[in-house]
Amino acid sequence: MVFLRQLPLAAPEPTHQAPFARVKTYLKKELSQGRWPPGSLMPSEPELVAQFQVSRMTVSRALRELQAEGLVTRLQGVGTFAAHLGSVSSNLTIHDLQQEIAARGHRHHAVVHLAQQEACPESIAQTFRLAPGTPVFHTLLVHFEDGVPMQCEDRFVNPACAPDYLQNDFTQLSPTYYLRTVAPLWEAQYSVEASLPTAQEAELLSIPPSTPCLVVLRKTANADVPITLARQVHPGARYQLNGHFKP
Amino acid sequence: MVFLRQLPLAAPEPTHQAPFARVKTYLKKELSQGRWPPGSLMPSEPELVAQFQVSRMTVSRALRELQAEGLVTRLQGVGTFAAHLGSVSSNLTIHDLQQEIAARGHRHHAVVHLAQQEACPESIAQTFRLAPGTPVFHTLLVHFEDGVPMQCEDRFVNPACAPDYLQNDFTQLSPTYYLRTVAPLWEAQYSVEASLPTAQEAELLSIPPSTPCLVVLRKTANADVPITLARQVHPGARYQLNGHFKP
DNA sequence: GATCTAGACATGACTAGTCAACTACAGGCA
DNA sequence: TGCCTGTAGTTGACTAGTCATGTCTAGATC
Repeated sequence: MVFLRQLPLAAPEPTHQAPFARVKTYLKKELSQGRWPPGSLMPSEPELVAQFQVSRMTVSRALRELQAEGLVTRLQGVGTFAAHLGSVSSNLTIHDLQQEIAARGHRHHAVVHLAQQEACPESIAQTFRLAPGTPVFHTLLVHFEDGVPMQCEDRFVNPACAPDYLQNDFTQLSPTYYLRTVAPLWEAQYSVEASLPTAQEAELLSIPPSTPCLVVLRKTANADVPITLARQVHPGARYQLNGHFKP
Repeated sequence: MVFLRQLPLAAPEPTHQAPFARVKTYLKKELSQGRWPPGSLMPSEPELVAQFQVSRMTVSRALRELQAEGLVTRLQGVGTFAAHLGSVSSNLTIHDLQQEIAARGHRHHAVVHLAQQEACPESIAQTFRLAPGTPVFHTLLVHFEDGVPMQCEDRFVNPACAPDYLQNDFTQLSPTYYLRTVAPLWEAQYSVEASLPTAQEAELLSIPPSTPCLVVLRKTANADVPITLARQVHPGARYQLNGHFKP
């Protein structure tokens, strides 16, 4: 009995994959070899059913997942087409800095330079769609990795979404982490650019004002209610965004 | 007859969505309201079957898609759990610059400063896993948007994957576009950082050498065969990476 | 008390068939 | 010629059930 349980470990043949996966890998392989040029008609569901001797649900699932991955385009009543891969977007992962530091096995701490309620400046009011002068929370933190300043985070928070925001101890708990507990799902817009730090940022990060920095602007909303607007400045030499894309 | 066809246009009730979509939106909504804290057990498939009066396949599809979106974690034999959203990655889209310029309705052209075969430098050989000295293709282009230099692209290409690479007219056809026709599916690794341009890059981009630049390093492979290694340098003030994340 | 085992329960995958919605095309009709 | 219509082909969604696989636990056994 016991050794029977071990058999699958001895022979976990990768060839023995689920039928829907077999269809998927077949189509992926043929697509990667250019069998169906972008935009051309691919085999219909009934054809694949006949070819693989599986039910249409199985073929349908394989094709639906390929569509979700952006590899094919499907049109009801017409057919399945090889996708134009021109607009395939790449996944660039932006992790929470604190978690990233922890993943490297390093020590994180933060210094709070500002944590207060203030009247909403004109520029923020626009993107928040609030009246200028409305009270908002404003924090200015510097995050350190093993004592080295890695990020200067200037953040405005909508009090309506996180009334207890200022009560947090940001030296331990990152704003991102807290905000996630308040609104677990959100919609975010990012922009990443290279620019010089402001004089204040350069001082807080202990870098010369001429150091190029990676600036991430992040605007977060939950069901059309703006939550937070953050400007995160990283010294260029000390930080990288890493991404990976696999079709 | 005709007006019957128009009826759906008159009442395209969003409430009348497919059953699997109803289950999905229900779970999404409850998740966004924190009904199931991250890591906690969510309703099982049979429970949702009873609640929505649909078949298990339908519930299963809804949950599988939520899992693909990273909103839930499923464990065979155990159950479905609300995901820890800590490591959710954001979608930062990196478009092909040429297409991006076209999308803005602007004019693109490129200047070729280098397009030759040369012996593989030591540094490239490592990431390409080729012997140093093996011939590789090397191109150095500058892309312009309405006459303004936007990107300096230094690229090495594996001749085994694209023997005709150097025959292309890169002033019209971007290397990315051509490489896609050669190997339509690929795997890519990116890294984005801010740094100063080299003296040559500064000159090619007509910017002072002290201008912070956004540097994208991209390594592309097709089924473990390295295809290309590119360094794309953008003047910080003229370029932004934009991303959008929606769970 | 430690170990084994059977059952309960959960997800994973699939089948065979149905109904619906949509598109394209050929053939009929004015 | 131009318009209408029916039909074939395609995807979209679903049902009700089956079998497989994995986890956990309560109870039996040693």
